[in-house]
Amino acid sequence: MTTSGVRVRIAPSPTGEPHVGTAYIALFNYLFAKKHGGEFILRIEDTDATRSTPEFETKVLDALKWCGLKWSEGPDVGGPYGPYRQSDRKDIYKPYVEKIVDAGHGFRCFCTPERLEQMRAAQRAAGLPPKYDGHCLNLTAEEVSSRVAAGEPHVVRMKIPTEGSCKFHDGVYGDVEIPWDAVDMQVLLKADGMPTYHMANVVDDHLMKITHVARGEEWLASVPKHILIYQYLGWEPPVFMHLSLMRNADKSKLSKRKNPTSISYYTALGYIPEALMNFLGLFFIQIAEGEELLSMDELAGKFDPENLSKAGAIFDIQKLDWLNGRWIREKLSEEEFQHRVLTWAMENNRLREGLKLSQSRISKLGELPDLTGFLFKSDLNLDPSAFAKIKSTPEELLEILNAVQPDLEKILEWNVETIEAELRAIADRMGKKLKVIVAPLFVAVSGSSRSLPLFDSMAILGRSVVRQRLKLAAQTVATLVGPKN
RNA sequence: GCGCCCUUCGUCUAUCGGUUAGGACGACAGAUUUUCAUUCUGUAAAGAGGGGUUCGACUCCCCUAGGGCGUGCCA
Repeated sequence: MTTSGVRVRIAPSPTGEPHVGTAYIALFNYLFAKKHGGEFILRIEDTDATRSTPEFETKVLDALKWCGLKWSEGPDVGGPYGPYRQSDRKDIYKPYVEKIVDAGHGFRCFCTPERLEQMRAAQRAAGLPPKYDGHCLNLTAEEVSSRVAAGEPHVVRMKIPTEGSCKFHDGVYGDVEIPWDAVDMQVLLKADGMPTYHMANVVDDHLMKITHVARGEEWLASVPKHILIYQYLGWEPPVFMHLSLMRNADKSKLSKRKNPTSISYYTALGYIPEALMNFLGLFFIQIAEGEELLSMDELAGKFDPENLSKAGAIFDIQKLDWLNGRWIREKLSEEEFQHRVLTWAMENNRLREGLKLSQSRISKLGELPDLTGFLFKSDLNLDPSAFAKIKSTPEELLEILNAVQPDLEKILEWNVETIEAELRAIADRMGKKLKVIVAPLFVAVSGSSRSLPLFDSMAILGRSVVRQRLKLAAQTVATLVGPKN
């Protein structure tokens, strides 16, 4: 039962590996709800039909559950304002889009993606900000209806005031003013009939009675569009709070290319969820002095959304390591610790799979730690000499390692078959034998050339761990290439 | 390019006009521990630069520099 009426949500898109940034925003909302005695709900934003998959949706839900963030309404648990998956709400949005068009606040646009691309290129070349040029703004009603009747693909765009500015209050940024001139005539309904994020987000937040929208700072510039949609529909906007994003060591937005960002990576390495949440929660609390080891309840108690830093904080893995160590040492009972270790060892069924692959290659059980250890290690401590046994030159090894990394990102479903197919394709493309491609990967992934079958190992380890190991291997091999020249 | 935003030790931060600029992670040194880890003690380490305002600026204002985000029929 809600006593405060506060309702917040996390609205992830199932378009990739569950991201620590999602957990970070989710935690803020969760703590906000907890502090105010409100509801925390989960909504899947899968309006991008080309990139969203059910597999990623499952992974996102599992990852957030692992974090210890429980929602009272969501696609898996239902609730009074469902469905909680936007693709299942497709028909809900259309009447609202029509309402906006009928009221003259929106218009149908028949411009092709090619034309828009040319238009933007020309604007950029002229030093102007890329903006829709209003090409379809004043089509006659007759022309519109005949083109629609002819089945011509089109989108619906929203109209934007031509002068003045949009003023609003943000819980983090304070009073914000953005000139309408800087706001584009946003597409509301895509040609495939799906709403864009902006449209779906506003409609759903209203229908689901969301009172506070806390999301990443990348949305701040879109607020005028959202406020306008609320106005066009005659609705009251929620309170907005835009959170600064976590950064890579070089201050850029946290990205998997530069840092492990998948929650599954931290799970695989043996970070415990309490420590991860503790670490992320510290960004929402200003601690001058005193204890930093905090449980979820303690975080909620100290939660201070009024005094957030607007500067993005760097994801400091060393502090996470320290917190994780303290959680393991100080907060887990002996029984709980053992239970966690056993659960962790079975993560992705890795122990069972590892044993299955080992049985045919050992003469004594005592060989198992060396043979399967790499499936569990958080750090391989790769030595450059490990690559010495491979016939290829360091330059070739580096070329292979660098060629493989981006291609593994293209694999949709990560399993033994798809990994093998992709690696064979890479070998073909590079004009090398599979064997040559695979040799450095064995070392990169397992730390040794004597190892379990590569494709299976990669499948067990998971994409996020493999990504990081390949990156580190490339760095290691690069030290062999560099100094020689 | 344009719009908005940010800037205190390497990192996360405290300070809300007057402090020896405090704490935490990390680093380094020492003590404890058969080793290691833990634990304890200590050391080094910061107001981007330049102008103002003021008796007095990390704190208020302006400029510069550096950085971030946005600028999609992606979210």
